[in-house]
Amino acid sequence: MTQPSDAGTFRLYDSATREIRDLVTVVPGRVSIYHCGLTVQSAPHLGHIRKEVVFDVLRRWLTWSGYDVTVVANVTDIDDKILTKSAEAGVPWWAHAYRFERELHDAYAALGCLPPTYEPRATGHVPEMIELIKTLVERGHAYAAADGSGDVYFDVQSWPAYGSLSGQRIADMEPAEDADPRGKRDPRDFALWKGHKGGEPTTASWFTPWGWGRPGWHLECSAMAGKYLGDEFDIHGGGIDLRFPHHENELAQSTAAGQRFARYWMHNAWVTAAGEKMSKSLGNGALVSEVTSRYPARAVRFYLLGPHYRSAIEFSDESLTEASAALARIDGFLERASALVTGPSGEADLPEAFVAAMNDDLSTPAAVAVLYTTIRAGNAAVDAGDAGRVAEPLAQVLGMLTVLGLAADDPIWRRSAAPDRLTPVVDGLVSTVLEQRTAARARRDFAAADGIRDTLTALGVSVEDTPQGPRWALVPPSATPDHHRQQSLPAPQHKQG
RNA sequence: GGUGGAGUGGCCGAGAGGCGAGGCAACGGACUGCAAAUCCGUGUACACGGGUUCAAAUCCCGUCUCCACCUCCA
Repeated sequence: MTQPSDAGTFRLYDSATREIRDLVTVVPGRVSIYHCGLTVQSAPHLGHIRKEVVFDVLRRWLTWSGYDVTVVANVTDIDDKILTKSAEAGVPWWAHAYRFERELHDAYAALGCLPPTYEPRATGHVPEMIELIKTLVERGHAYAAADGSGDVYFDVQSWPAYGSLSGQRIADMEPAEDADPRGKRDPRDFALWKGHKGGEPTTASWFTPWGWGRPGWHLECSAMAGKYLGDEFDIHGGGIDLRFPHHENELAQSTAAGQRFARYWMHNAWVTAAGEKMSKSLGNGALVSEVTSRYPARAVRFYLLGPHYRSAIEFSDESLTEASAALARIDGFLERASALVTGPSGEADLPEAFVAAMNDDLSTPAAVAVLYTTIRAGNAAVDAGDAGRVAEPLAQVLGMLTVLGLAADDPIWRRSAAPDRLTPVVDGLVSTVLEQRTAARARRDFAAADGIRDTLTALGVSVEDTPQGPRWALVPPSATPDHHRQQSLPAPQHKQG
């Protein structure tokens, strides 16, 4: 394998400075990454999981490059919406949170994302949050609400750097009109801690020097990042919408408390539907569970890695179908190449262009282009029956797929390998039928042979004749049947939240 | 009002001053009994109007359209 020193320097776009910068880590040879996990209030959609896929590839790439990578992704398991929705559903807030935390984990695994090194829950870090608030109060950057609500606010005017991450000036910001300015010194001050309100479950409340209450969203991440990654860490990530206010606020809290915090900020773009951001409140989110029920999960991951992480991806069945077909082509090459190359394929250096692409701000589109180029060269060698020239591209393709988290034999894709009694039956039946077809072809009875092939095609089984005999496969899913199915359903009722 | 981002060939999607990333689709060819798969070949694209330059999709000015953030949001 190529050594890290040969792999070039990883460069990434830092959304704080708005420029591409060489990655220089706090500790040489190690990378620490914190990305904001989800608020577990409802089922994850494709937009949510894109972030997981992006950071999973980042992690795999840096690991391949020789770094010791630590990834922390929090779970926000207490917030306004969790309380509201659980109350509506008539279940305890923590039951609601656990349920969707499990769904989130299922979605991670379904799309081939390795679990974070640490995945702290907000509710498990109240003492750390209290300490952080104390520090901020002592330093004059936070204050308890004047109205006795139990809220504690960050004083944005006390921190001149506030707004630096998102490039905004406090004076130009639209203050939140609806938020009751009651205890605030400035309408733009944000809550570090939220005082307990009548009607909220007592279990969603913790005792602090400022009374009973619960964590403010922004504070959680500062507390957890500090606990697991220390005073300064390398990359802080999340969706672009978190840049303001969430990350701005995190940065203010942590730096005002005396930490150095993140060296680089990395934000991924949306998955859009009909040109608009997928969101729970718009009701236009394609749920991960729904999409993976219609397309192979690896194809969904491949689709999400097609565009660069800072570009929006438009959700469409056409693109997912295309990704499914593309993956079938990749797998087809692997299958034919593996059949030709005997013995262990060994490890090959990744193509230089692939390494360069990945080092260039995780340019998966360029990396995928190299993948295709390698496959084309490999296929040409397969056609020529030149096993000697097949071995290298085969190993390279396997290596690239591994880095992208798309290798079919990655254990992460094997989670539902329940023994299936039908599989050997189908294998046997298709093989038997194909033997009859081979016999028909041998006696030049092409009508019979083609009849068999047509029957299989109608059943969704494709047949390919190769020098080694017929190969068959299930036809990848097509968008068409689902369109028809969906159009036959009544128009969806849009629930405005 | 403030702050960002985007408009690329039939479609998706990179690139960001100079030889047309890549994929899908289409067409031609090779291969095949025919197909499929695969390989080879075929494209004079960069919202609009100006400007800078020997050279602009890429830089500058202006215009239009779209999206996002400033309130919970990956």
